[in-house]
Amino acid sequence: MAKKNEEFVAHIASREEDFSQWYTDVILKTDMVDYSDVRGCMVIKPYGYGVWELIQHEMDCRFKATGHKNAYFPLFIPESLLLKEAEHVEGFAPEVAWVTHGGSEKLAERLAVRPTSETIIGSMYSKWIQSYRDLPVLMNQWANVVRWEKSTRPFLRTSEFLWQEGHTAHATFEEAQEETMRMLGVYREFAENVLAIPVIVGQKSEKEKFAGAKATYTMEALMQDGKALQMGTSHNLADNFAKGYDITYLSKEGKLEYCFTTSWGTSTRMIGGLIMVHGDDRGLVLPPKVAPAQLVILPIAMHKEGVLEKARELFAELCAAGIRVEMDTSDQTAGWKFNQWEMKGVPIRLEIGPKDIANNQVVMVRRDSLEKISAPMENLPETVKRLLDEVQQGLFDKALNMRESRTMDAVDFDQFKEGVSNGFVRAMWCGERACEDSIKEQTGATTRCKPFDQKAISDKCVCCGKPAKELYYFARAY
RNA sequence: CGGGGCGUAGCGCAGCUUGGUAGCGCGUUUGGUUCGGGACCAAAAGGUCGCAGGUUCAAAUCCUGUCGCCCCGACCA
Repeated sequence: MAKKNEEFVAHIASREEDFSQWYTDVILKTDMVDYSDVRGCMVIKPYGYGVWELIQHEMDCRFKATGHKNAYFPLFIPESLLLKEAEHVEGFAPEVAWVTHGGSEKLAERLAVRPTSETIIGSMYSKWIQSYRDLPVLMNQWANVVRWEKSTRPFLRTSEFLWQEGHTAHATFEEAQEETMRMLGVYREFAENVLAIPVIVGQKSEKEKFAGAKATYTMEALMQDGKALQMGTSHNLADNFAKGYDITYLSKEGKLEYCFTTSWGTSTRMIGGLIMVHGDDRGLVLPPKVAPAQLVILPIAMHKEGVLEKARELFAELCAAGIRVEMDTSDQTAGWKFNQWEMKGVPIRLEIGPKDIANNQVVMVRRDSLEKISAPMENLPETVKRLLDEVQQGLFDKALNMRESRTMDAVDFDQFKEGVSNGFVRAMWCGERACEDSIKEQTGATTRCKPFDQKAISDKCVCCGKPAKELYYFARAY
């Protein structure tokens, strides 16, 4: 007799009871990652990397469409180069890893393992940019970076992580600002349409902004445990780095001017976000657009005549239609496979057995709703594509719903405290660092961003009661 | 960096208090019966007990150090 599904589910911690444990169980048991022996560094296994590859592909298409080209810059940054932008160095110094030896020789100048590449890219831009005709420079790099964090969690904060960092140079502040906002828009569209994660976009406070930036903009998502996750940032660096790295051009008028630069980045952290936004007690739930397998075919009673043949036929037909399909012909019972593939988050499961063949139909089950659907074998690829779109949209709607139900306005501190224990809080803030620090100390919540769609819900700061004009999002964050 | 927990077969764990032949469940392999929500029988393989020192006739077990992981806090572009 088959084990009850409830018993199986108990193998993964309940996400209501212990979200952290649930998260760890899911990523390990679905074969996304493994822990390595290197402090704070994870191994991304093929299933997890498959998600990353799809993210890369979708983002690259968007970067190309906005005129950017990919390039690659060195992993090592000479110390002297890193030191040229003071605020930047101060922000990153505590978490830089250093190379001090080459072979057995001690290096004359130690090398930083890049924590981000503004410095080395800035030094190259300085060589490449001479004239207004060379502008704008629009590049992106897919790379790994290292930040020696004090505490780490797979995907969310690791010592080494994979990311994309865009770096652009422009003639004017306004152009740089336009680029900064354009790429934030690309991120937002990507998060919502590809990852099915609704995000709040806005500007970071002075305290939370990137070291060395004039302004940092962010997209923030809410996880199912009510904590916020920064999913991507876009920085207007103004002429700060241009001055540090001597990035200048000769204008039409023949004057030597500093460039205005931007940078923007997203990382493998987004995968952690995906998991924490969409997952349920049965494991992962992947949006079809980033699911390494969009549909898994499970032949039922494989030994019966014709089953495997028919399953292979469907497999070929769906593959040919451009759907990412897996077929599980392993020697396991059907129930075991159902649970296994559910845990892995495959959007659609397709069952094909003797009864279906007799009826010229298949049975499909949606991962998001667990709804069982019988469908004729004719035009199966079209049916599947429609279903995948529905799942994609369904996940976004569900996530939006979750976020809305965990977002509230607060006009006094009691409301505020209650709100941040549950999710996002919108509140007025005077803008003083003292209030920001006090809120962090008392509630654990930080400013997430000043949203672009502002409204005055009160005229007083939620913390100190002094006049306040700006609405901010607050939350406890990863 | 502070407080707590952990490290024993691929995975999950017991054994440690009180030192004396390395254990259990799941998985794996082989054969057979099964197959629409985690099947069953039989046989088999699999381990320098995280690492390094120390105490001892003898260490998974006691002591010291170290590395890594988890939770909480601090820190965190």
